[in-house]
Amino acid sequence: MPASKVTDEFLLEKVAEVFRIHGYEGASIRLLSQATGLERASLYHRFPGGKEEMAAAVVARTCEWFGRHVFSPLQAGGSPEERLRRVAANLRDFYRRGTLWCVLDVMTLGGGPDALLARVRAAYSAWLKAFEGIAREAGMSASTARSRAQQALIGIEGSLVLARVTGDSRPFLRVLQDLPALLGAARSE
Amino acid sequence: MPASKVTDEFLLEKVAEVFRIHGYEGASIRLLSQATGLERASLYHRFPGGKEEMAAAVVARTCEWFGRHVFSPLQAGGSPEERLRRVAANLRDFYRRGTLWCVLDVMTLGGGPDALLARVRAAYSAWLKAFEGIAREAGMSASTARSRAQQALIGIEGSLVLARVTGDSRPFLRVLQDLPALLGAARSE
DNA sequence: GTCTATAGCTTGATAGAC
DNA sequence: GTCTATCAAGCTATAGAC
Repeated sequence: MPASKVTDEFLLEKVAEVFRIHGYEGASIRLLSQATGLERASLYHRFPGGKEEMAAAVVARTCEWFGRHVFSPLQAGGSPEERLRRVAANLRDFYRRGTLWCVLDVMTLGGGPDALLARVRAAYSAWLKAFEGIAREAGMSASTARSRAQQALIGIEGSLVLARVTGDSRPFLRVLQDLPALLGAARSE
Repeated sequence: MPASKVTDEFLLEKVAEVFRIHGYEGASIRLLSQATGLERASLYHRFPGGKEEMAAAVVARTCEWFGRHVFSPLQAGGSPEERLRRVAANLRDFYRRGTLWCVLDVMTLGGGPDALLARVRAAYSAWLKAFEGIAREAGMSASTARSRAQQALIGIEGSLVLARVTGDSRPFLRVLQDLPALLGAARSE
């Protein structure tokens, strides 16, 4: 096959960036073209399904990242708290210390295709389940584990919203710091 | 002045609804026209500043609501916990038990005018400060009060995101239920 | 695989009749 | 105060040269 002007990885990175900032509806093909350095028609060559396929690819890429940097480490060796510290560090890098917004959050506003919402919904479910699993492993009851997992996700998403609006990302860093204790240490509920 | 086809209140209500669902960029004039029942040109008559003025009006209306149903009750009579219970009930109604999304969250994606972001930023600051104030009054240290206020906002925004994506609004209701204890009772940090 | 050119529709916004 | 009609610019998407 002929040489590509930009690698798949670079392309997806830039596309994700635009979706993350503008949401599905706000991410126009022109904006995506400018961000990637590819003309609009070339973008359609790489993503024949157009905007919807680009968004799907971004979600798939995010899911893949979570598999490798969240779900896998949670099932690796070491104590639950050790594993959670590693995951927290990964999440901190992924969201660039709170300066990036959550693409899964931002893509689910109205106006997007239903299939996209379904994919994101599934991703959140998997995330929640992974957090729940580690909490169970740390010795919590089923209901406590579920509640803590929700708390963890709420903390991450909420602090990212706060960071976006107020410009202060310290609460996000604190949420991550508290993650090992929240999910990895069975305390009184 | 001649009779209006729709009242200011109805108009703002419908406009807010569209912005809440689609964000600033996704809320098109046509969509706003359909939602309000007014033709596009009539919308420009009511809001000469166009889309930007509509969004500003929505934010102003939200701020007004917060003044009346959050800030005021927090400074009214009764113990901090009693006041917080009242505020939590108001917030539960405002977000329709977690089925509505936060317009302040949704409007701050990229693509919106800077002035809008500034207004929302100010609104969040006021909200944070109000929560901080009641926590101080409940006997917490300055730093604890600030941290708890952030936690409260994170919980509300995060659980609304979770409700939007997963469709489960129970975590939101639980966050509100925990609000009086979080901000109104000085415990060990 | 990328490009220029273009199609057809939607966008935000305005002019002017009633 | 609301409407129909209209504008230029933007949109998603496609056709076809290189």
